[in-house]
Amino acid sequence: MQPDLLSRERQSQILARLEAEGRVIAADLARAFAVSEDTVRRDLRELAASGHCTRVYGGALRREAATPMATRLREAPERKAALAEALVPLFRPGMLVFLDVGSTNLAIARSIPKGMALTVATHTPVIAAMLAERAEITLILIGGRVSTGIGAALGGAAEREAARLAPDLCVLGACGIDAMGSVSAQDYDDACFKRLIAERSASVASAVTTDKLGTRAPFAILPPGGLDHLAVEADAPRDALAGLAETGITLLHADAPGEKHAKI
Amino acid sequence: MQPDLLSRERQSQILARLEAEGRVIAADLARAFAVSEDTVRRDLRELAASGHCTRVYGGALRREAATPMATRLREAPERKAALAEALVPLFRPGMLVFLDVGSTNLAIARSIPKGMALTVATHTPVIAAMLAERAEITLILIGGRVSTGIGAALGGAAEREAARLAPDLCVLGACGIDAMGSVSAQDYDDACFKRLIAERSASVASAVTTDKLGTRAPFAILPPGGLDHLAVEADAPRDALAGLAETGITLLHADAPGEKHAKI
DNA sequence: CTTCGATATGCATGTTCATGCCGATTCATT
DNA sequence: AATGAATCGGCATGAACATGCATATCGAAG
Repeated sequence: MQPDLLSRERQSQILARLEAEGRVIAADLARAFAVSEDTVRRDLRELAASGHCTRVYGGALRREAATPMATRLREAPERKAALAEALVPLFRPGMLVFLDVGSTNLAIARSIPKGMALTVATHTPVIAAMLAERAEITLILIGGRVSTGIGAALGGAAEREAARLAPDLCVLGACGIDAMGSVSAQDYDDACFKRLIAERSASVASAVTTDKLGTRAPFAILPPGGLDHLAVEADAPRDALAGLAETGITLLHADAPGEKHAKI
Repeated sequence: MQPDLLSRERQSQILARLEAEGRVIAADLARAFAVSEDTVRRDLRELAASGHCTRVYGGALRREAATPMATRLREAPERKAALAEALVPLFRPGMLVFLDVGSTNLAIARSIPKGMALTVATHTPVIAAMLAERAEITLILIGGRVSTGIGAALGGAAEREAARLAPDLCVLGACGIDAMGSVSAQDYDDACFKRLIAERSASVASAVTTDKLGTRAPFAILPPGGLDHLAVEADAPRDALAGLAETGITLLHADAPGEKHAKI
């Protein structure tokens, strides 16, 4: 069936406005197009689902091509902190741990217990900057061209450097993990790097927020069973975890983010 | 003024202010955005929870890492910002600029004009983390073992990587510059790295606060005449500069910093 | 022409969210 | 120690929201 021309037209005009002004307000759009706010909200929902904008309370904001980590960081800090705590038991003094890029991994870096003598390697400047404060941590920085969209050193140079490491533990920043337990990423170079470092690691862990469970991104990183440990949130649905358990993953359940301490 | 900003936008603008000025005051923000101070405090609380700023009584401060370097930056932020501005004219679009470690160099990175398309290389995670947010800047990260005391990648691995660069401009973080214009550093590895990258650069610049003028540190970096440009403060004593001028250095005089007292 | 299915839209519902206000507490300054 | 401002926690309110359902529109098949 033919798509309704009017609604398509409206959505493209919303996008045009978004492009021009950087933001739109649902109530304004409803008035401008003489439709109900519900319709506008539906439009915004579709546009957001297809990645054309970011929905916020009251309207929508233009989707920046490269979502800076500063923005991603703002999303669910307490959930990420809780997830991070769940991974702490995997750290043992003396280990070489690779921390992949990702806002959850920054939270993980933050939650490394004070005084634990780890060697940490990372290609993510923000994580390195945070860990450089910790005198007890030996920090290995992986260099290369820093991808603006991802926020970490990627590409040939970074991979050549990373190829010299054999980490005891690699903490992947996951973009998606499907029902079978295969891990995938949105960005090609990022996926290549993740694959490389995961293969070189004795053990691979990750932590995912519930919304990433059961999703799959374009570029595969690990096949089912490739992940040794996975931290999930307290509210993760059981049926999504059932398939994972069969692959031999050790599941680490985070506490509900309400109670625990929030340290800076 | 009506509070017609979406909350997400308001938080972004607060972050922008924080980035630009280094601190914000809750009461000012409440007036600027026409919301109650409670709302501003809530915003600051969220931003602080996600690690974007440090809350203080009365407002918030830009989050500086607790590295020795960032600690030093806190000592005279206005002076360093003024010094940084003095070096801006050296930057031209398309250049490859190496930013050495140092608190003043972080201020310099911050003062690179918005929209200027530079390629910046650095071995300093804090600087890299700051520049990774700038889409127009191509960022090259030099990896290696991060020295805790210095806050940058140093040693063999870092030097081998840096040896592949031929920067148009190198901005050295100086530890001391004596009356003849020879530059020196406190740390051996740091001095080695500085020497290497300076020799590979077409042009070498530095910025020093007045207290470093006429001092000498244990490890030599550059002989007299090795420095092409030097930014000095407005209150730098003339007699200290007299000897420098003879070596052929181009002196860049910073404006006097505003006389505001850092109240927070 | 009628009927069907698909889509778009509006309305009613219960829920979630952002905000402002209030009282109690903490903090910096005297 | 005393004081006033800043802060925190809870609460109330209205706006924005998601969801389910009913209606309207339109093209295609009968």
